[in-house]
Amino acid sequence: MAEVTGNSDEGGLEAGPEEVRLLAELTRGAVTVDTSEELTRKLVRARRRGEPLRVKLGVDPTSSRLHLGFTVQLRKLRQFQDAGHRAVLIIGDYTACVGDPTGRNATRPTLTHDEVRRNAEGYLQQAWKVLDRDRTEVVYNGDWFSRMSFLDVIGLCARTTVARQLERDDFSKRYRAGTPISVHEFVYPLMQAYDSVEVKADLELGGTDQTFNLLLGRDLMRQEGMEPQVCLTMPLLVGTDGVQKMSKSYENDIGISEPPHEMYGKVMSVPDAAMRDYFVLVTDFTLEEIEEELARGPRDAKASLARRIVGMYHGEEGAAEAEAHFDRVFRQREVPEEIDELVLTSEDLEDGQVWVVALVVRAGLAAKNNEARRKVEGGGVKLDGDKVEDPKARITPSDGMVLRVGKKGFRRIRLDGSVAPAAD
RNA sequence: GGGGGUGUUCCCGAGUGGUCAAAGGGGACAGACUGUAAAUCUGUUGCGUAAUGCUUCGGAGGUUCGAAUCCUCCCGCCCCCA
Repeated sequence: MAEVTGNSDEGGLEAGPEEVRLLAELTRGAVTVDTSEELTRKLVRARRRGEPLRVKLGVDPTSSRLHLGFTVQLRKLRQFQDAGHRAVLIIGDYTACVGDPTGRNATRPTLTHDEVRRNAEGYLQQAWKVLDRDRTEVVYNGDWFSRMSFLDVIGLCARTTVARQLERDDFSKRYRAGTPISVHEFVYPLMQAYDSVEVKADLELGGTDQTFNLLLGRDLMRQEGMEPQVCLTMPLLVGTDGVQKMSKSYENDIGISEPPHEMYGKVMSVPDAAMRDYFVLVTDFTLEEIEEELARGPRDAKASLARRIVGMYHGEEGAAEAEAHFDRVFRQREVPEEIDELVLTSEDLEDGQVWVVALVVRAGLAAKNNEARRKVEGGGVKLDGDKVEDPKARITPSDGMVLRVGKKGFRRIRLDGSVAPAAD
C-alpha cells in the first residue's frame, strides 16, 4: 500500500476531510506516490478552483491487444475520472517506434509508424471498456515529436546524463553482461518525460517499472519552470505463469477481448499464489470481500475470480457460459456443448478410411505429422472416447464422430455429400 | 585504427573431426494424479506413414572416407586499447 505522508497546508490551501478521503481512495493499491503532499495540495486546489487535475497515462500501442496487465493503470485512471478529474491518454505513436527499454534484456524490435497507428485504433476500442470516454483526452505524441528539429532533439538529450541513465538496473545489467544498448534507448525516457511537459500533467500513472521515466518527467517539468507532476506507480500484474509480468511477448497475457471461455480458462491457469494480486488489481472486489473469497479455498476462489473478470468484459451471461464450459470439459472431462466441425470429403478418405495422424493434422490439432504422431503415441488422441494408441492406425470416420486431442482439442467429424455412406 | 572474443536446434546454453539430430535448463505439448488449464510426478520436443532416409549448428566456399567441430573469405554482435 502507498505510504501516505502528512498533509501540507502550504499556500493557505488546507486539506479538508474530502481531500483526506480522496487521497486514501486514489492512492489505494499504489506502490509509491511522489509525493503525497503534492497530490494533496493539487487536490485541494482543484476543488477550490473547480479545475480538474490532468492525469496522464502513456501507452505505446506495440500491439492492438489490450491485456489485463494494462487494465491496472486504466482502472486507476478511471478512478480519477470518477473523482471528477481529466484523463489524458497519450498514444505513444512516436515512442512506440523507439521502444521502451524498461526491464528489457535486449533492444526491442521497432515498429513502423503505420503499424503503430493501426494498433492504436484497436487499442482505444478496448480501452473504452474501462475508461469514461467523455472525460478522456486522447493525444498522440507524434503531434509534437514530428515537429521537432534535430537541434530540438539534441537540446532534449542535453537534459540528462549518461551516468544517470546507467544507474538504472536494467541498463547497468545489460552493460555488464555485454548486451547492446542502443543510443536511441537513452532517448525513450526523455520522450516520455517530455510528453508530461506538453500535456501539462498534474499527475502521471505508471507501473513500478516506469518509475525512472516518470521521475524524469518531474525533472523536465521543473527545468521548464512548471509545477512538477506527481508520480503514482502501480504494481505490475504477473502473467499466467505467475512469475513474469504480464506481457504479450512473454506469452503469459490474458487479453480483454479474448473469447469468454478462453479468458476463463486462462484465469484458472494462474498459479494459486498469484490470485490475491489478481483480485486486488483487476477486480472490483473490496478488500474484505477478497479475504472472504480466498477463505473459500483456492479452487472456488479462483473460479469466482475468473467469473468476475470474464463478467467485466463479456457480461454475466458470458461468464456463466464460460464457467459451465470449463466445468464440463475440465472438471468432468466431458465433451463440450459446442464443438468446431471438421468436414471430410472423399479426397480425405481412402477406401473410406483415414490415417489417424493425417486426421489430427487435417483437424488443425497438430502442425506436423510428427507432432500428431507423438500425441497418438502419448495417448492424447481419442475418437468417441476411445484412445487411439497405434500411430499407424487407419480409422473409418462416421458422421458425428468426436475427435479429441489432449484436454482442449475437440472436433466433430462431418462427412460431406461426396462421401458415400460406408458400404462395408 | 589496433588487439581479443563470439554467432548452436523455440529461448538460454554445452559440444571442439566420427559413437551428434547434437548434453543440461527453460518453454511448449501429452500422460498420471488432482482442487482448475494450480501444484507435483512421468514422457515427448528438426522433418519424414520410419528407411543403413532427408535437412539443421551466422553465410559462401575448401580440406577430409567423414565437419557443428579444421582452413579461407564474408556478415552480425561483444570487450579492451587508441
